[in-house]
Amino acid sequence: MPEGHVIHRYARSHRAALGGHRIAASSPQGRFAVGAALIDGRRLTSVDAHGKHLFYRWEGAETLHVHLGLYGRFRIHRSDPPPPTPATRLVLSTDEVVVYLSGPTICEIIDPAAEEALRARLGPDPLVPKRRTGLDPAEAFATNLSRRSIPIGAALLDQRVIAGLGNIYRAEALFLTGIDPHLPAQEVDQEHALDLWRTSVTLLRRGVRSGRIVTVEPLDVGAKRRSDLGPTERLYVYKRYGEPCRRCGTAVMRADMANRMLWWCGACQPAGAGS
DNA sequence: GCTGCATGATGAA
DNA sequence: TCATCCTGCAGCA
Repeated sequence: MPEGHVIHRYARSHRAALGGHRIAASSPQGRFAVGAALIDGRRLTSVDAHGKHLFYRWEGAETLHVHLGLYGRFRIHRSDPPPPTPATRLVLSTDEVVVYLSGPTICEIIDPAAEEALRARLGPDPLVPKRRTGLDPAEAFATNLSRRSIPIGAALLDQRVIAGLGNIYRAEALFLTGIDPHLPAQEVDQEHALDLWRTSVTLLRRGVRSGRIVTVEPLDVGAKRRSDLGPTERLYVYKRYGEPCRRCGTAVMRADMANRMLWWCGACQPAGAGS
């Protein structure tokens, strides 16, 4: 279930478990055997994430770049690890911890130029602190929007515009900011663009903290605390086609946008809202 | 047990 | 716009 918050959680947990250690690396599946050999026995110096991309740096080797795509996942075992399945692309282990990676879209060793090119085409990540990026990320996001004629609902999935949002966050962020998903990105006004950025920061940070995506304000479902919400109460519109909007009761709408299904409330996000 | 879908992204047509 | 990569699992029989 990898949207940006999951990737940053992996970065944090791998940094804590593997950082500073010499790592044994292998590829039971075989597809990454050559790459694993390049980092096998090296010391891992840092792990960081940008959007949905993970970067692992080593002493004496180039960077390991991982992108989970839709299916990829890590499993971490601190004791009695089960043997890796034949599909395990990569194993990273110390004496105490074993990390298994399966199903990634990308698992590769990249040189500094390739990494630079990759990072250059990623938009600002709401989870990356401002000081590390130089220019103000909220402004960069607003500028990116102003240069796109595609609907805002498509722009939020474009990782060059903003890095880290996936299909759930796009639907929920647009609902929370009351923006019509069909509005061309360049027509989103400054106020709504900044609101979208701030909302993304809030939602993603909460996701990193809790490990799951919860966007609902507790009062909207008659609960006291966010942690009390049941599994079917955590989102406003995602996958809720035809069900009543939690704010106004209007049936939630649904349409394909940018190859992915999008849900929204036609009353809380009326045509043209956000401009 | 089987089918089809999924929180992603790319490359061909 | 579509097909494809690749894995896990919900939903159904």
